[in-house]
Amino acid sequence: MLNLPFKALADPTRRKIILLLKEHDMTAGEIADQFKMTKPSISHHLSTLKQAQLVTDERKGQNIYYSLNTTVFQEVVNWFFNAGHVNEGGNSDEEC
Amino acid sequence: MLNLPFKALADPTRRKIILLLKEHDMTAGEIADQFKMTKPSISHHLSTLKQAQLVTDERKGQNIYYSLNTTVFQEVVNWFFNAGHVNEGGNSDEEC
DNA sequence: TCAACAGTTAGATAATTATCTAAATATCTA
DNA sequence: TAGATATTTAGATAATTATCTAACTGTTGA
Repeated sequence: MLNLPFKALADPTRRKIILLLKEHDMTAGEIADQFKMTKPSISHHLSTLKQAQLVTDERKGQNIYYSLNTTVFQEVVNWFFNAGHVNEGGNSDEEC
Repeated sequence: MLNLPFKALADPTRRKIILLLKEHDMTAGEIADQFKMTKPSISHHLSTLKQAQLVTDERKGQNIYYSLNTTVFQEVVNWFFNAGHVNEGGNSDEEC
């Protein structure tokens, strides 16, 4: 279901995090440095994005690296294309 | 700003309304008939979509017809494409 | 002009969310 | 093993949101 991803994208801070992660993977600290918010607040946003499966995380030593999960990201993009003509023809999604 | 559209799309009822309007214009009543919710609740959702400029409304006699505003809808789609490579090359958006 | 119909606005309430500070957990290094 | 660093979890609070019922507004046609 796309409910969690859409809810996650509703917040501007989380959308900016997505944009940052589209550039390259980043640690939680590097991400937090881009905002005026406290680290716990950013951590909470990262947790929301993780629950929505829009990002993944991996610990490397002291740091936790976050990456964009392009699969779910793409599924959201597909919603916009499928919107209105789902179950009507052959599966002409995938790439555009 | 895309904040209102993204917030509007965070609700599943509103996303379903968008899908309905992608098919064809509908009156507020026809839209409400598709849901188990009360008319005032749907009216509130329509108002949110209108504020986000994702839909437009036009009264025709007793009915108010709602239509999808494809311009703003497309701007949201573009966010996903522009995400990560904004201001990097020539304007290679528009169609894909 | 009045009754019926279509839709919105107002006001209330319960649930969710964003943010903060303080405390906890995990890892590294001396 | 203790101290420093990176990050998350807990708990609190204020703001926002979704939904309902009741009341209101606008339009039509008898």
